[in-house]
Amino acid sequence: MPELPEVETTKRGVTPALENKKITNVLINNPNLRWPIDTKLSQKLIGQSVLSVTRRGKYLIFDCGFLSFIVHLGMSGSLRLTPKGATYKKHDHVEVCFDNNICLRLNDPRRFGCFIVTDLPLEHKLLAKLGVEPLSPSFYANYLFERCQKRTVNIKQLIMNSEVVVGVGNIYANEALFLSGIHPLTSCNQLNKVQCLALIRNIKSVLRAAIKQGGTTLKDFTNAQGKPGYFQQTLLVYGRKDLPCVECGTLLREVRINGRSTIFCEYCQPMS
DNA sequence: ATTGGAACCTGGTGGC
DNA sequence: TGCCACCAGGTTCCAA
Repeated sequence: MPELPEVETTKRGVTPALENKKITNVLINNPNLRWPIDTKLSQKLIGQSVLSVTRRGKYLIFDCGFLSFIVHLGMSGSLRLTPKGATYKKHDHVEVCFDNNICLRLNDPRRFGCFIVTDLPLEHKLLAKLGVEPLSPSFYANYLFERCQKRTVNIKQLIMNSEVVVGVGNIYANEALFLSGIHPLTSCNQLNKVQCLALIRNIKSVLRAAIKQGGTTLKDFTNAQGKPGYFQQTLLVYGRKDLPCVECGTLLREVRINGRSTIFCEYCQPMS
C-alpha cells in the first residue's frame, strides 16, 4: 500500500476537483472492506459539500460539514477521479459523485482499506490514539529519544508504530534506517540522541523526497489520475536483497521483523 | 505492559 | 497450462 507519501499524493490529486463540490450520489458496490461500510449512513452525505480534504497519518478525511468520511487505502487501495458514468473497474467498491460530474472511486483488490462515515473523524477510535505527524515539528530528536527509553522493542518496529509516529511504513522504514546507519534490530533503548536525530532527519527527508516523486509504485499504486509514482527508482535497500549496497558493495541481507521484509547492509548499519 | 503471530483479502510470481 | 506455496505499500486483535 500506500504509505504516507502515496496517501499525500492522493490527497493532492483529488482535492482541487472536490473542494466545495456538492455530493450528488454515494454508491456502495461492496460494503465488505476492513470494516463493513454503514451503507445507510453513507446516504446522508448526499447534498453535503466537501469543505476540505485533510490527511492524518495514512487516513484521508473528507470534511462534509456535519458528517465526514474517512478513507484508508490499506495495502492495495487507490482513489481515482473519473467522469460520471465511466465504466467500473474490478474492485471499484465505493463511488462518490459530485455536482461537477466528477466521481471519486475507491478501488481496493484486497479490501484491507476502509470507508467510514462519522461526525467526529478525529475522535474516531482509529484516529484518536495516533502519534505525531512525521513531517511536523512535533517529530524531533528528543521526542523520539524519550519514546525509546522505556522499551526494548527493536527500532524498526518502534518507528512503524503509529502510536509513536504515523505514516512510516515498511518501505520508508527500511530506507530511513539505511540512511541513518542504524541496524533495524537495534533495541530502541540502545540508541543515543545523535542517532535519534539522524533517524528523525532521514525519515523526514525520505518521505519528502517520495512525495516529490509522487510516491512509490511497486505494483498497483496510482494517483488520482491513475498514474504511478516514481520513487521506487530511488530506493536504496527495499527490494534489493542480495544486491550490492550502494555505499560499500556488501551484499544486502534480509531479516524478517514482525513478518515484514527488512533489508539492510550489515556493514553500513552496525548494531549499536 | 509488551510482544509475536494470526487474521482480514486478492492477485502475481515462480517452481514443479 | 495447471496447481500450489509464498509473497505483497497495513493494522487490529488476541493470547502468551
